[in-house]
Amino acid sequence: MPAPNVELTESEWFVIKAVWETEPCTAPVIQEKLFKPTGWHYSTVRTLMDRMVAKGVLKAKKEGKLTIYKSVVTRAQAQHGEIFYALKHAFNGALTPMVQCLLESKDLNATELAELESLIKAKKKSAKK
Amino acid sequence: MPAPNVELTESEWFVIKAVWETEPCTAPVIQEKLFKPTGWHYSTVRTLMDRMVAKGVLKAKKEGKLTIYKSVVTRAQAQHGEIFYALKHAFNGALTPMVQCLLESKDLNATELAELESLIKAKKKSAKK
DNA sequence: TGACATAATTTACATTTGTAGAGATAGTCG
DNA sequence: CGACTATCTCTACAAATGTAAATTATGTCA
Repeated sequence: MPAPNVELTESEWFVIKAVWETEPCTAPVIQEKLFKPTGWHYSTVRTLMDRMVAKGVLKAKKEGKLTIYKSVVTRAQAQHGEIFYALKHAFNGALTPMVQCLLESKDLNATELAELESLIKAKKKSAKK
Repeated sequence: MPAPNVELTESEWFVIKAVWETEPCTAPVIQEKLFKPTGWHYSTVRTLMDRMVAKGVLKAKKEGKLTIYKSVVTRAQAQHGEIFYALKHAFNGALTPMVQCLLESKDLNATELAELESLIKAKKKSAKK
């Protein structure tokens, strides 16, 4: 199965983002990266990572005394999962209102607006075919 | 304080959506509305609702033998909470990639694309000032 | 007043999540 | 070989979440 709907907790987001940046990697390395923002100790990070392996969002391989971790879920997959969750629950699947809310939730500068516009243009083109 | 960052679980989303549709309302009414999609029994719904009162997303008032519930958090607030969560964790706060992902996650028809376009146009106009 | 129907209250229990300490191990350097 | 150090393994425990049964109270209708 190619990773179904991924759903991550806040802590898991911290971990997987660190993993994406350094994989393949060990738990101590991730712990160190996360210590500054989270203050988590080794056992905490390790527990988290092992639970994520159990859930199938990371995988682990033993190499001598070390355990090497890699992600199973890509950033895009995880992002989709998150978007899908919000879309489904908060917006009953309706995309336009979600985008609307998104636009309201941050001040956009002209550059960003232009970017969005061209995104939509591109989408239009590809849809037309 | 005007309701800080709201964060709802999946179950809570079910409940609060039903409440928005019928408030002021009682737990049995919500239970009935939710039975079809969730299969939850009265005690389940009631527990959920009382926990939501404790968290401040609903409020309850005793009226004779009945407990009447109302929402404290508006739909827009809850939507913002959800969006904010996704934006922060999955997209590190970057809006454009999030919109991009959103556009990819569903097939949009021409009408929807046009809608989005005009949303952005409107935004541009209001930003310009 | 007694039997129903409704709703409320209390209590419970398994699972998931957040967080981590304590002790075991193994590789390394003097 | 022995002391260090880096890492791992095991165990723990509280809070949050999901789910609900059992018991009690109350209003209503015959």
